[in-house]
Amino acid sequence: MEETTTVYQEMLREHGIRPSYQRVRVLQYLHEAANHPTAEVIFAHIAPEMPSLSLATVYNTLHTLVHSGLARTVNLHGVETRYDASTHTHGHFRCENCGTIRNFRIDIEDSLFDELSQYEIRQRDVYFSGLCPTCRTPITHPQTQEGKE
Amino acid sequence: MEETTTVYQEMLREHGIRPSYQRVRVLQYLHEAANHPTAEVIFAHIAPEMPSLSLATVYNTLHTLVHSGLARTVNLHGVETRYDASTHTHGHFRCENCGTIRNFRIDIEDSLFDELSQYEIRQRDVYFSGLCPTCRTPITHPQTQEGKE
DNA sequence: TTCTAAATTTAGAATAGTTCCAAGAATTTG
DNA sequence: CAAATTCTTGGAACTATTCTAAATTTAGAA
Repeated sequence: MEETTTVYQEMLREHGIRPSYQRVRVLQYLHEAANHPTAEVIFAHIAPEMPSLSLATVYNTLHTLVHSGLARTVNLHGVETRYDASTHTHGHFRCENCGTIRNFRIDIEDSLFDELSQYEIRQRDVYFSGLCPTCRTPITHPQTQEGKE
Repeated sequence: MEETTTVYQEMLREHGIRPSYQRVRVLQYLHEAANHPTAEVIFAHIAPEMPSLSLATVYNTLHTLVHSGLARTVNLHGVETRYDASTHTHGHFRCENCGTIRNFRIDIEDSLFDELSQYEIRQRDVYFSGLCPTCRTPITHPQTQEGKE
């Protein structure tokens, strides 16, 4: 436990961020829970260990992480912002039925976008949505409902 | 004027939507203003012609349009949702500096995403961001400020 | 045309996610 | 250790959107 924490402390230091307990725990949760959590979810999970934690701190920390490149935002649905510790370029697929979000590999060369040759592309967000394999064939109905509108 | 309106009435009818005055005007504005407006912006522009218009109606209409495939949402920034009358697949580039949004052509074959072979992809959203040609070379400073954080 | 039922619009209240703010706590610097 | 800076906290404030219930409009039948 101690050791793993140190990894995140290091990460933060390397990016010039003071590794406060709160920040370490947020970053750690973001890495261990690969489910693209919202700020609320992160708060709910780590708050028990640190009773004085404020939701504002979680937001502050997430902003700091995003600015430093230690995390990225995922805006798949128009509603709440989600966060992802995978900083390399990849796509996000969201199932319309169960709401699950899945990362997928994506290698698109810039040459494909000749229209943007004069632009400086700093970030690429690729969001697909539709049906995941489970929800595609509705034999059983394992829908988590979360993604209903 | 009369004639153009009829085009949108037809569009709505073809999609099984009753072409009320409000709906026609929203759809028309969405087509004529190619700047990915927000619901508020649409409201602000067409409200003068129809004093009783409610913002809720604009939202209702936009939902109807999106559900029927006559419009799409654009979620580039985590904040407000924008709307686009271009329904074919294309990318959106947002300048971090001036906030301008630009559509760009994009043809990516599904074969690129072998990981998603079992998935049913219904919608593709490709959002890039960075600097537009104007903001890239800061000789003059034509920043609209809108995109600052 | 008048009546009726269904669809649409409306205004304002309610909600949800996020940001702001001012005060207090912790940490670093001199 | 004192001072300055940085970070955290709780709650208020804000903003985009949705909800709700009432009013209006519409299409079609009588």
